Amino acid sequence: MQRLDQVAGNRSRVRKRDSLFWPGDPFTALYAIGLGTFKTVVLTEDGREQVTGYHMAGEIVGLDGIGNDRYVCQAVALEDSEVRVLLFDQLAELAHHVTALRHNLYRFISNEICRGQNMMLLLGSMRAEERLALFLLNLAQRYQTRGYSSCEFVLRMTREEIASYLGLKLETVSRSFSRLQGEGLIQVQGRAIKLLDSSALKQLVGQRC
Amino acid sequence: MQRLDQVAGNRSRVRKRDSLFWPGDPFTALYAIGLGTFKTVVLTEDGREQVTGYHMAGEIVGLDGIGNDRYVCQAVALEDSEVRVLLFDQLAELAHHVTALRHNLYRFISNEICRGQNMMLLLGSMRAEERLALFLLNLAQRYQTRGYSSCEFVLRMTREEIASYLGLKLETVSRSFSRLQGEGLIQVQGRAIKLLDSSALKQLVGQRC
DNA sequence: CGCACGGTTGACCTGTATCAAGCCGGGTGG
DNA sequence: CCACCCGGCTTGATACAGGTCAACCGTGCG
Repeated sequence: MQRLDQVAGNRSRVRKRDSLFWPGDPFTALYAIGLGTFKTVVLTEDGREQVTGYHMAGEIVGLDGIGNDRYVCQAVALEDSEVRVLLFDQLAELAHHVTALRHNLYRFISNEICRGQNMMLLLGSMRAEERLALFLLNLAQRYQTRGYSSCEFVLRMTREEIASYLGLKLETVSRSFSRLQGEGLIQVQGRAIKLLDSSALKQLVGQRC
Repeated sequence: MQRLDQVAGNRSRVRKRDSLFWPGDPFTALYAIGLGTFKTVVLTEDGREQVTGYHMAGEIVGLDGIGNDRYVCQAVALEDSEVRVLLFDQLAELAHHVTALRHNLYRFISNEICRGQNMMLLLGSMRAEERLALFLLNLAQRYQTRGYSSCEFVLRMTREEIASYLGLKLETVSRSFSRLQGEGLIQVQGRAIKLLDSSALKQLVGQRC
């Protein structure tokens, strides 16, 4: 696995608001996020955008490009970040010789499919508060696996981006935050979030979900 | 590519309403649909279901299982169908030696990601009629690439399944069908659909999408 | 034949969108 | 250093798409 460094190249810095790639760009590489957070968005014909992913350190973006030789979404840094560029040809070649890497590659790609299915579930059948609760719980879990606090974190997205991600409007997101806070389930201070009652949040999600 | 038959085993029949796999089943195989159609659904804790895919001959289901060693969704035959069972271990082994197959495997998995992103776009930002129009256009295109009529086909899902797939309720789907028919864009006779004005449908989708 | 299931349609309700006003905090320029 | 401005956020009032409930229809099957 250390041979990953061969293909990994150096860490490369990405400034806030900069993009790793744009829809239509020829697919050449995956990007392993070393530091920071990214959103992925797909653009509609009339210029609106739908946020399809919120990615943090340790995750990989660009997987959607493999199938088409072009990226279909855009990956935008939500803060100053660092990524490793994994040139796909080299990565695939290395994966060809290293079993563990090969399995992991399959795994990463497939997990992205599961993530998509979960988002479909969220977007297709949950109400606003439930979507937000699930979003927060999901973040909490991902922070936890990274060794950070699972009940206190800072969002890197604006209300509008969260809204797009959750298939809502920003006012609805704002209201949902307020309502969850009013019910004592979370504490909100701008983008700083504290989960006060995770089990109640889970129950909220479990009900209709 | 003919060697695919080695791993493909025989065509196996699946009766309408039967499932290829259930959520939680250990992942062993992909299924190449030879004949018929399948829906994939994810089940919610309280027993409700969200349709996440509508798959037809020539497509592959089960890709979501690779990452977890378990299937996360359920694949249900919507009519009597035939599939080829592709045992994944064997398939991966063969892909290891056959470049073209390897590329195709990556491609299939990755395309599933794109499909997910498009569904997120649909579920997150389109109104009922637009969702239905896009759904029909998508079907038309897939029938066309298979050599069937692109403007006349029979749906294999109930209104309720379509509704779940599109994040709506069955009554809304029914009304949307009626409205599109009233506007002269399609002709509906139960599950038999005729597209009368594809370009208008595309325009409808393009507007808000 | 008649039942059951899928589909359509109508009336009404509600959750979310839309429109609008105002707040807050941080960065900039006078 | 302060005033101002601007982007992000909250909150209220109202509109509307889609959900809900209910009645009815058609058809295919036991």
